[in-house]
Amino acid sequence: MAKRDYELGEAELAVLRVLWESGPQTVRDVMGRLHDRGRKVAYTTVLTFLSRLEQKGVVVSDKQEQAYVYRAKVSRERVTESRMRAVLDELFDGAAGPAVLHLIEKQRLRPDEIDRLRKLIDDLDAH
Amino acid sequence: MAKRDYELGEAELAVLRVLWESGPQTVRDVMGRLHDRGRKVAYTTVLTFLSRLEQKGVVVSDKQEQAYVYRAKVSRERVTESRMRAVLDELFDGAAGPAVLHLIEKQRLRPDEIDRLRKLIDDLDAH
DNA sequence: GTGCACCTACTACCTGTGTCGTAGACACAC
DNA sequence: GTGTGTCTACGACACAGGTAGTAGGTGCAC
Repeated sequence: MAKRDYELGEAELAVLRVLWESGPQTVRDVMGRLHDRGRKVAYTTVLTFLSRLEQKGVVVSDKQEQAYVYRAKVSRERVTESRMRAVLDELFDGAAGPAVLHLIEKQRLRPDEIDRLRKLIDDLDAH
Repeated sequence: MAKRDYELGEAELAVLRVLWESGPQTVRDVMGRLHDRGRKVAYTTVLTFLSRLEQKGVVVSDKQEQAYVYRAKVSRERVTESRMRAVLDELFDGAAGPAVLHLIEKQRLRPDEIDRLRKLIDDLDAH
């Protein structure tokens, strides 16, 4: 279970997120979503990103009618985990605890998030 | 209170960490610490990093006896916060809650960390 | 005073990533 | 059949970051 490290740039990740959140789609569609999110990139730029992502093995494409439709091949969970782990290593020597404490101290959580958090912790204790 | 975004590479950050953790020191000292941590870089590479960090305004140097002594100018807290915020934006649309949940679910916390966590949460509730 | 050791200043080079432009293929509209 | 629009393939370019070599100064040892 090779814990591969997904090496994705920030913009590449944004593209991947579009696929995760809005499903398989064409270059043009992806561009639209990116524009919606305030990321004004040219059509060919998006194409480049998608191609590179495909080379990296994180998305797949298949020709449909006129255009290729791209689809995420790796799960959001996997990438998120890999990314978080990298940050933990960089900042906290890989320890999740300090990172969690940092987040709770420095970033405000919503009440419902706090509730869920408490439940999670109780579960952790339970076993 | 301009929330500056510290743009530091992974290796640059490693250098900065040495200064945070071991205090002000010379290029040679920093190199030694990096080597201790398994990062085998050449003397001039370390010098380059330190110079770039100084240009970026995150470290300062002053000549002492033969060599310059470098010292971190930004706090670890500030950089950590900026870094974490960037990751939150990238992965969770800036929301800390999901990030915390992710960490707790995916990364194992030590019992004492869980304890501290619970206390923190109780405090959050308290006010 | 000559040489060795160490320091800094520069320059350089490669790779990855963000960003596009151009060119050539295709298809539908008239 | 000729445009017009859309798609993909390629190439390009700039900038950041990781990494290091070389050159030139300075001082201590002998």
